[in-house]
Amino acid sequence: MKTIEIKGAWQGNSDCESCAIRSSVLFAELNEEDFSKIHAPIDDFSFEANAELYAQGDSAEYVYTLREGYIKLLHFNPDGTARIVRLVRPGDLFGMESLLDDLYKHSAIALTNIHVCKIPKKIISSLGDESPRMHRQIVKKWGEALSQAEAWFSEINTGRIEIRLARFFLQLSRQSGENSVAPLFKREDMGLMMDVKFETISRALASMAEQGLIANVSKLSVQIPDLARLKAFAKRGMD
Amino acid sequence: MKTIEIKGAWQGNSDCESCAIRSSVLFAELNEEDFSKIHAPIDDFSFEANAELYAQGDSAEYVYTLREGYIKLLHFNPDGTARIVRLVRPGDLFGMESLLDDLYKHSAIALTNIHVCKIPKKIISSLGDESPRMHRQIVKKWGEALSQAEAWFSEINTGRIEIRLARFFLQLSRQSGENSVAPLFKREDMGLMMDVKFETISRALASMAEQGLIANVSKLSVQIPDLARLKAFAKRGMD
DNA sequence: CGTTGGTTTGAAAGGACTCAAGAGGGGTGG
DNA sequence: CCACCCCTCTTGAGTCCTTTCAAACCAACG
Repeated sequence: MKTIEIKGAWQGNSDCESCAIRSSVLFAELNEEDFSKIHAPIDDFSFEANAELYAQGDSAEYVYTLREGYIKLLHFNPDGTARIVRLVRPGDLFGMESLLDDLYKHSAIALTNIHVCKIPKKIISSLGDESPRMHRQIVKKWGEALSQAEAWFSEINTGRIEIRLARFFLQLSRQSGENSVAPLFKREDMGLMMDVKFETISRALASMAEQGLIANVSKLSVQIPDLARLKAFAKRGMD
Repeated sequence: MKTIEIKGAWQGNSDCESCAIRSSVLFAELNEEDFSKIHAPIDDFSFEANAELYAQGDSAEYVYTLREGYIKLLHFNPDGTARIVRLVRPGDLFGMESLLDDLYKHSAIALTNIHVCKIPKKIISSLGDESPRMHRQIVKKWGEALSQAEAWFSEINTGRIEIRLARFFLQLSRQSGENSVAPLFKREDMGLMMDVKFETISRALASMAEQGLIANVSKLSVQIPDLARLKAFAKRGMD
């Protein structure tokens, strides 16, 4: 297990007030007055795939918003094994531990090339004291993170792998032209999400393709020819 | 799967200001002035084991604090299977979804006889607007819940079952007179926590007892003769 | 064109599941 | 107070799924 050191590229300060995805993120409920209270700079960074934004145990100074790409949150067990505890998607907030503790509780590693906003925690705490709107938004985001983690945990980790994979695809699928597409990640990573070895993921994908549940399996994505059929499969398996 | 209807017994209104476990729960940081703003009643309830406090999908009107006993939070998957996503322990807050959504995201069922405080959500929101301390405490509790859920997820669901059980015991063990003791729950429930069938739990317990890692396995608890040895086992397995 | 990192595939071994039967404990009614 | 029932836990044997260890494959890259 080697540590990869990749520096993020600084992309300039963010203009949060006119941010395109602002409505879905942390500052959604802020008004002009609130923005005027932001003094510390909020940086806009991009990282390459495999870059580690922070490691479990690092001193936590920033909260992040993911603008583009995917990030895995890795929790390391005492024995050195690890699990992916959350898959961060665009619009999600992560690293919120910084707001109440000094240490990150998990590592954050880019699965793809990403774009993030890096928000110093002191902005939040100072703003928070004056702006109930801000606090409300944080509580809300936090709650969403918890719900997502629980649902993820429950649905992606129960039953035979083919079923877990099916649910995984359903959660991540989006319309793309004619048909639905779901992203794939390194087999190793997918194994860490679902608690199986990467070979098992590979075999399950092959088997599902053979059954026609998915098509065009590549390194990065699958097509879903028939969403309804996959949904049925996710429920009952293939009787 | 049958639904059990057990009414909670009302134990009177809570006197939060002089609550014995107040320091560890929601109102920890409130001062006298804050308390004077609480008008709606906070009820003190007790429930028997197996009572369902609320069900996934129910309209969420209360936040709860667990004073005594254990509670399981169950997430139901679309296909009807379920997983225990969190084990609530004394001092923990649960049902926080009520603060931001209308529906509970999981069911809460008593594993033992319990004692809870039932806090109407409007108290929180009204208090929260005026008291940053309150908000801070909520954020903190929420963060703890998320961290706990992630750690739980990762450590209790990775590796061979005997190892999962070992980690489970280490998390829940407490000193009791001479030696350490960890609680056990119905094998079925333990299976839902660790994603195995109840027979597998039973077998794993037997095997661990045979290896001397645990002793005096009963329905409700195990003794841990040698914490250090169990800890070593949780890391490396039994080479 | 040989390396390299990641993916696929194969065969054998191991762990968990299923189905099934039996044991233990607590509660109820005779 | 004992017999009986029900619920839960334990244990066994065979099957199924996942892991392990290995080898082959593939695409990207220097």
